[in-house]
Amino acid sequence: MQNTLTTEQSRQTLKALADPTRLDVIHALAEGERCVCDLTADLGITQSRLSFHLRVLRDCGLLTDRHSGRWTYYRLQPDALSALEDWLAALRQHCSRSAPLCSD
Amino acid sequence: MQNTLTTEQSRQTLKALADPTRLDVIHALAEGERCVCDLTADLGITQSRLSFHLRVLRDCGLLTDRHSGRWTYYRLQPDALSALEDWLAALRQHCSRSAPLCSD
DNA sequence: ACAACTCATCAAATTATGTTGATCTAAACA
DNA sequence: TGTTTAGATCAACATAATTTGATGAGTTGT
Repeated sequence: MQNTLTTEQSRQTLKALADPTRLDVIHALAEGERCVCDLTADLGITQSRLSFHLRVLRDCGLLTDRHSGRWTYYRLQPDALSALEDWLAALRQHCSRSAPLCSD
Repeated sequence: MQNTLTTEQSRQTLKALADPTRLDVIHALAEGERCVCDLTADLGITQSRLSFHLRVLRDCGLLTDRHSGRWTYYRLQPDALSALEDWLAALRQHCSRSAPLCSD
């Protein structure tokens, strides 16, 4: 609610969500946080590839991480999704005041 | 409301919205439909470049077009935004059942 | 028929993203 | 200390998206 995304932030989040591997990551985290090695096993992709996508998701705020011992746990940040929903809703409202068609 | 997007459709729409030029197009159409030549002038970009982006936006359902004489008018399809909002909301709900943190 | 105009499409060049395999740092543990 | 493990980062390569300039198809008006 509080959270107003800039256009640039929204674009980054949209882009982050538009990738199939990253959507897989999000689904894999739906149950709760997981460490990178478990995610690597779950998704069956290489570690550096996963690390790349985790960074994209973290950079746009969709994930946060937590370090414990030698593990890094990633978890979802549903607020980031809410913020994007709000941004989208505002865009739609902005668009819905569409004027009548051009007369020709 | 009726409209349930597949993951693939949602991805295409997210990708379409993640581009600055295409957001400019959307804003330029907020007041109502416009022909391509007017949009070209408004946005100050080349015609073939605009045509490319219009196609991306039309292909994912965000725009529709209408032909009249030698002009083509494009207009927004706010339903496509609503559908994406619904998809996002469902994703968020799916994610919000996050379990407690891993105990370590 | 011819010329001017609107717009889509195409191929080539450019730029951005994603993937791979190797290397690096830090933590844990013998 | 030396070794193993987890994870990030880097450079090289591969792929996908965007831009440009040229061409083509349909429309209008002469």
